[in-house]
Amino acid sequence: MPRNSNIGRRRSTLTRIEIKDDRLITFSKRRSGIYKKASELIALCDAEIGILIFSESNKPYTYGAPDFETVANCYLGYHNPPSTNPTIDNIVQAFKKEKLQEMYDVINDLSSHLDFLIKEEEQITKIVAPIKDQFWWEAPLDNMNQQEMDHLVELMEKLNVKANEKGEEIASMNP
Amino acid sequence: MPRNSNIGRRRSTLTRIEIKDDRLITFSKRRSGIYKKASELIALCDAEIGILIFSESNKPYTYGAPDFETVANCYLGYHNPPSTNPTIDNIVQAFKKEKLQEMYDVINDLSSHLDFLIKEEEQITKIVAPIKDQFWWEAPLDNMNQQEMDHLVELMEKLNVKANEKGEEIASMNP
DNA sequence: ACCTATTCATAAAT
DNA sequence: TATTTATGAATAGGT
Repeated sequence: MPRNSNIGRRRSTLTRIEIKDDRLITFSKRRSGIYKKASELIALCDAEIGILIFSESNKPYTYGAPDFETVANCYLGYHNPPSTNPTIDNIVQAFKKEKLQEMYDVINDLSSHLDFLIKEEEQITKIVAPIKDQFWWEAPLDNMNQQEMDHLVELMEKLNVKANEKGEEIASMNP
Repeated sequence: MPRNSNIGRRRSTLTRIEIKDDRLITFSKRRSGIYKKASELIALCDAEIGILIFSESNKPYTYGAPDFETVANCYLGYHNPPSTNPTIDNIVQAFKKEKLQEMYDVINDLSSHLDFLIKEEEQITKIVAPIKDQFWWEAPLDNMNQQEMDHLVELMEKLNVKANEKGEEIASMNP
């Protein structure tokens, strides 16, 4: 039953809450509040939202509704990119759904994958960056310095060995 | 001066607003409201927030405070990944800052880059997926089917030709 | 966790 | 499109 002694809402300053316990409680309450606002925007206005929050201790919190996949698909529908290369497009199509799901998993669980993704991206972007309108195996490779080149050749040699080994193995299984 | 005839706030149902004009107005107002809530959470609780919203017409809106770079850096500091390969790490380091900036640009301007990023990712992930704990050029390649393999070999051959051409060219420049 | 006085957000009107 | 205001909702401080 109601009592009469609660002081109730009072904050007006928008400065940092210095008392840590209060700050953490407020973080938790307001984070929930923002999620609720997000869900209402979705329900009322046909919107899609993804939210990423880091607490003061850098713990990540995400909100996606219905989920990040929907948000990303929404984007893809919006952008509707033209296909630049039909050959690669066929391959891309075969993996798109699966790959997208991986990306969403990554987004929804940043803690476990982002650094690895960055490393992958660094490898591929280094090759691709100068020729964004082509595909990377058509790269002129003109912007690489020797050290980069040496490294790339080394990588390619290693992979090529692996690839050929595997190719022969598969070939022998499919006469 | 105040008049007495405004009806004021009344919504309680959380169902879609069917009247389009009302829906768009509410979207705009509530989007601003969420941004404000986000900025308050940041000011009060030392948090960082990134928000991505799609309107019903799939127009993307982003909020990042101070900006997405800060949010991402916050994450990177949190995860603090162990180095698994010192050789690659040197190369990675050289490009990390630049690459990160690219990623932030991508995040902050999803409209222009996400699809391309996905295509890159599809290429690299196809190779990397089975061996996330190794690096891709050390891949056993055991999980590829023949079609995948054929394509990979083809790519590698093309790139290898390019790489060797470039390698020779550089070598001739550095006797 | 729950409670409520109070401030804040906003739906409808202008 | 910006402003107003009555009212519904969120929440700060207390229990």
